[in-house]
Amino acid sequence: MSTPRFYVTTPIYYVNALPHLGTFYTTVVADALARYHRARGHETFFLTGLDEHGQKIERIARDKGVELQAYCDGIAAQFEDAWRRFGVSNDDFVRTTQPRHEQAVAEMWRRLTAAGDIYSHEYDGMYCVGCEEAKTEDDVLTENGEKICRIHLRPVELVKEKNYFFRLSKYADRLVEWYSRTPSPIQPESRRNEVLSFVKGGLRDISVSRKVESVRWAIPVPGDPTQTVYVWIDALTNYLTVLGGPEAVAKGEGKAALWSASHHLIAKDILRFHAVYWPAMLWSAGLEPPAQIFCHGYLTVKGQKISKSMPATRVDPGAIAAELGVDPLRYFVLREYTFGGDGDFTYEALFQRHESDLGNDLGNLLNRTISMAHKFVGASLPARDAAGSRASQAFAEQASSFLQNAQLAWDGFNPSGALQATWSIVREANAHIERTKPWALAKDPNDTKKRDELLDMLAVCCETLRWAALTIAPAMPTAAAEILRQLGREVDAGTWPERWRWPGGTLTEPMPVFPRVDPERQAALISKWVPSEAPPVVAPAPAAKSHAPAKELEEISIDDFAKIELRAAKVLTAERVPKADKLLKLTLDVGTETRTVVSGIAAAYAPEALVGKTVIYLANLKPAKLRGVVSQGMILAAGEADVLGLSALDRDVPPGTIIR
RNA sequence: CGCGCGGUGGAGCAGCCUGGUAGCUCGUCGGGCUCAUAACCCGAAGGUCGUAGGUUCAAAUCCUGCCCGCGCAACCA
Repeated sequence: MSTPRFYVTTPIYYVNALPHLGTFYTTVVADALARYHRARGHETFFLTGLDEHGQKIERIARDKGVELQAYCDGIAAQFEDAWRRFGVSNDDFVRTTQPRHEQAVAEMWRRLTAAGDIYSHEYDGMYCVGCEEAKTEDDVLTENGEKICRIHLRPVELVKEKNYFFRLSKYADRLVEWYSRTPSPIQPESRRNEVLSFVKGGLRDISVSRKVESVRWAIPVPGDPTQTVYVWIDALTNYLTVLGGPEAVAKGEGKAALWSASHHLIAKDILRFHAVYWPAMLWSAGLEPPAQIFCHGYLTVKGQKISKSMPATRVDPGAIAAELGVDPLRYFVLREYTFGGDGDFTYEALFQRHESDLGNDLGNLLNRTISMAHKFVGASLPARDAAGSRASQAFAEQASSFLQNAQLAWDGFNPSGALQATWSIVREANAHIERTKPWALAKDPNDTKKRDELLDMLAVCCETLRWAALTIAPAMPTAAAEILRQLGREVDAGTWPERWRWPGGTLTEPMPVFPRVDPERQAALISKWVPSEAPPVVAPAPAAKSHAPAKELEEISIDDFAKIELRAAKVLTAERVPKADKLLKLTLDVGTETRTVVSGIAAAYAPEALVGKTVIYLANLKPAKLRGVVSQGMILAAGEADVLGLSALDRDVPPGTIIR
């Protein structure tokens, strides 16, 4: 029988941000699965990496005045360092700027071309002189049939644009057939239905290249120096790169054979690319689709989506791990959320899990077991079979069903279920101690029968703990090792339990593996971790942002400032704009006349609350049309993506007053 | 009629695909124990499974309508 294989991947993360709660979650799940399969003796490969190409990176590096590759190298080093600290055991780290990846992508391109699935297509593209960039439909507004650049609000030029396209449409039937396989290659089921209805709605060919002038920081299209490979082929191919590229995977020898056991872990934002584009591209290249795509939801923080402009939602796994330890945090995200769905993160739940599951149940079982051994029979606990007593036999049976549950859960991408299974036996062991009453048995040290019963119970507990350690090791490798160390069973580390029989060991001095955190300290830590909820009007210090490198501030002259005409304006009326959640249509008294201004503040302000307020108004802004309403100027508000507060004057001044 | 997800004892969730005693953790109340990280164990209370219909011998589970949350998309001058 050949060794089972298991190949698991995370998405490659974009280098415009550092690891955060979301990426931590996906990566830790992948890591736990990989560790589980390694322990089972499977040929395992775990991949994570970075997507380093694209216009956005070019812009960030330019704004920071850093050389492109140097910028990527810097972020890459931080990612690798973070993953080491979080105990992530990836076997490879792929970066799209690596030569091996560029080769793999070029190979992929040639294969798609050879299959006749890449064609060049000329169409009327749009170009904004102001941006010096090509525009897509998403980048422009349409006004009186004319396309207008959303940034510069000026008509775009129509230019002949040539791109390469991939014949995605050709693979629709094959995709539908693929989705209907059992077990479904797209997990969970609801996600399969989602992509199925998308594909049934009709597929259009996708553009897979860009003009080199618009995206320079990318892999060149083989044989056409005027074009670069666009994100799809570039990013998705990473999964093949580390196996030796498409050619090697096609042959399927050695490491490349892992492809048949490939599992992509993704979040729902990139489902379509993985479940639709990727299999089609693989077929075109003469390769098999991935074995399975497992899509999970988003984590919210206290019910709010994680957002740059909401400091309270910026959960920093590194800061938590620094205080609580990496393993408790890993345990929490793996246990708390059913993999696949959405989840909500709260610090309170984190501490609750830490105290009750880790401290009270598991940690305390270890602690009381070892203490009893020392106190009642000595540190050395010889090997012992389950045949010792009826109670321990019954325990052995429960243990085997628990192990089966844990295995089923890990095999089924259900870390939460697997951990639950372990806890069921841990709780059982705590109850077993209560039933056996070892403290009573120990009162007659010369009664051999009682002593035997005592040894039996201790063996049951130690074996439970040994099994618990081995089955939680995928989630908590460090804590598992520490439990084994205290049991004198370091030798078992990295294996998977098979036979229920305490193999004997010399117990160390008891030492809490998960020390309690008292409520005061919990509160202190939470307030330390939660970025201060400063009054929203006060701009948060840019330095505190971990998600995006701060832009260098460009200095302007007083003359530049003079171009900006700010005035006080009084809000006369305010109403919602139909079919737009965020927009309010305001009528302003600006002294000489009334003006209509559309503002994206509906989420933060009720229309009634604004009437009568005096606000600061940018008077000489070029009018623009938003959701069909012409906006003449804008009012100033605080906040980046979401509006946090409105500019207002601290005393009433007549409308039209100049602000300088 | 843009797309999607969810509504299960006080809280957070599982169960739903493959109908048939509603399960888990926390919390609450009562009791027990003392080996242990003021931990552990036992027992109890507490649920119209959002709502109205339908299918069925039988519905949390399948179907339809509606209500309420949420996410994506659009919108943020």
